Amino acid sequence: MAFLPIPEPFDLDLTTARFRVFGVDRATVWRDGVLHRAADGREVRIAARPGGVDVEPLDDLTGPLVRRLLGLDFDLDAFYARVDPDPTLAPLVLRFTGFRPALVPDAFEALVTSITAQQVSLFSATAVRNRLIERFGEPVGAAWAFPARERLAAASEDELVELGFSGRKAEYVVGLARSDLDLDEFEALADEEVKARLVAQRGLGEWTADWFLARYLGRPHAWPAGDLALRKVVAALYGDTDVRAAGSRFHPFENLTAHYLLATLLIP
DNA sequence: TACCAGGTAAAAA
DNA sequence: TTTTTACATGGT
Repeated sequence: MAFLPIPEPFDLDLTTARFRVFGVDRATVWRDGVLHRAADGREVRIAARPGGVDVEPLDDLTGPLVRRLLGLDFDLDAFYARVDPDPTLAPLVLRFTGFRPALVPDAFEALVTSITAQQVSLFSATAVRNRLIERFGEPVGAAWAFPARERLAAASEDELVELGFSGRKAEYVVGLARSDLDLDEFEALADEEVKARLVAQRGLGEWTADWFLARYLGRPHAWPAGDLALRKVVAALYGDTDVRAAGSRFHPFENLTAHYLLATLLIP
């Protein structure tokens, strides 16, 4: 069991809340204080320990995975310093101190997950996505490896419809898997170029592209202005403001701000 | 039973 | 060009 130090503040419970509150995520399983995740056929287990986390196994492959899962590359200190004067955000920072937004480890998984979440509640999306994972993924310990792109490229739309996908979403997922979109090239592209390429793909709209920037690429300025839940929180806390324009108010920490605002809905 | 839920594309106006 | 509609499931 290897120890991975994490600078304070860090709160594993807050960071992993999203893997529990809408039902168990079969690809990222939180059970009895341990986070389970498949990594290239092996199971990685992460548990809280003062000053950091215990990780088993910890190596060149799982280290970067853990960094993403625990949002370790966000600059929390700078964010907290920046929002300190904001009378609305300051209480949220106190309430959620140590919350680091978890990044989705895999680009294809991020996009398919977003497609399942389009328009429906996240409870519904989680249920349908879990059936996809158990139908086309592989069990690895307590978690499942998310279905490989090649596996879904070989699937039929009807097979996804049987799992509860709409005909439209089945078409989106299979079409994405079979597309020539190179998901590895996005890391090097600017935000707007990433959005342009994603939106050009059928089934991926601006909302999906924004969340890809926020939760896969971890871009600081990502701001999913079209997100229904974010709109609700912004309206409740800031009044009838233009949500897209509201994002600039939080520059350069739009992504972290969005996550802290949404945390008010996720975490009691 | 209805209605809503962290959208998208295509039809209709 | 802008507005309306279909979509399938899960929770309340």
